[in-house]
Amino acid sequence: MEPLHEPVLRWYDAHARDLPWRRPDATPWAVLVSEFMLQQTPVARVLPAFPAWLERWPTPAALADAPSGEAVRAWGRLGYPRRALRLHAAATLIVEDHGGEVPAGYDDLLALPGVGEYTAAAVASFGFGARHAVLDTNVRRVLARAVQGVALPTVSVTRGERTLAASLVPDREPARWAVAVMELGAMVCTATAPRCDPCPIADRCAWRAAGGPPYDGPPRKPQPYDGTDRHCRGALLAVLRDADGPVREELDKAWPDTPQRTRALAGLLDDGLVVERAGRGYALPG
DNA sequence: TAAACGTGGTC
DNA sequence: TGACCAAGTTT
Repeated sequence: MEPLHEPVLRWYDAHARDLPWRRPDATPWAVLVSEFMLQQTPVARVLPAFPAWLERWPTPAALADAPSGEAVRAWGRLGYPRRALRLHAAATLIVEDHGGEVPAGYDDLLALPGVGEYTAAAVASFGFGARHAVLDTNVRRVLARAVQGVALPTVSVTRGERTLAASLVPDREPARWAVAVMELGAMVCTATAPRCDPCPIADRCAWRAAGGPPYDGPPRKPQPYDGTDRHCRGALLAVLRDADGPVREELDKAWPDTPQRTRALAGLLDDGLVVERAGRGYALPG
């Protein structure tokens, strides 16, 4: 039978989105920045933030030279602002340990703060054309359906998935396969209401062949937000991002519940997202 | 391993 | 309207 990658690559050739971090002139640094921004964040929200970031900090050295608080401020409302701090720390480490060049090796990438299994494989693959299994939520869903015949993958990556994903990587154009299967998951084999009609592998999809049975695994935990400490942290950080200098009363106003505000602020200080300015209030790190 | 960690769009 | 979801990592 025709290998799985062939119809997927043909589909990708015809339907790939023109995303800035996929262009031939995208540097490994640009790829790294895009991957940080895309962690748990939709493409549509990254699209405007990505070029603005690169224009300001076109190299790891440029970002490393800036205060970490400026990275947090520029991160804006992308969410999970610790990513900005980690990207800044990664840039610093790239300057210190790799001469200012994003390392090409998986292990060196994995050693960078904020870079896990997925991001290391993605940067090695998209930034350098290396051959890696790139297993993100999109790919996991495609494989769960097409190969395993179930509606959705398990909560965490299994050994079996890694083995399966590795077995599917072609020798020719491995990075193109990685981006193609991700794109298929993002645009066609979506989490809800998959569009099987245009799917290039619908005729060999195990899930479809089984009649599209619903997800039957353990219940997935919903993620509350309203009124949580996370919500409070977000509100406090929004004030700090918009402030020029140290603030105190603005924070009190932004979140009147004092015990929770105090707890959240302590967490932000602990994370290094906020610093205290001797007796004058709080600010982003200088 | 489970829980924490932002934010906003969608059906 | 509200629950679900989005190119994860860290502890």
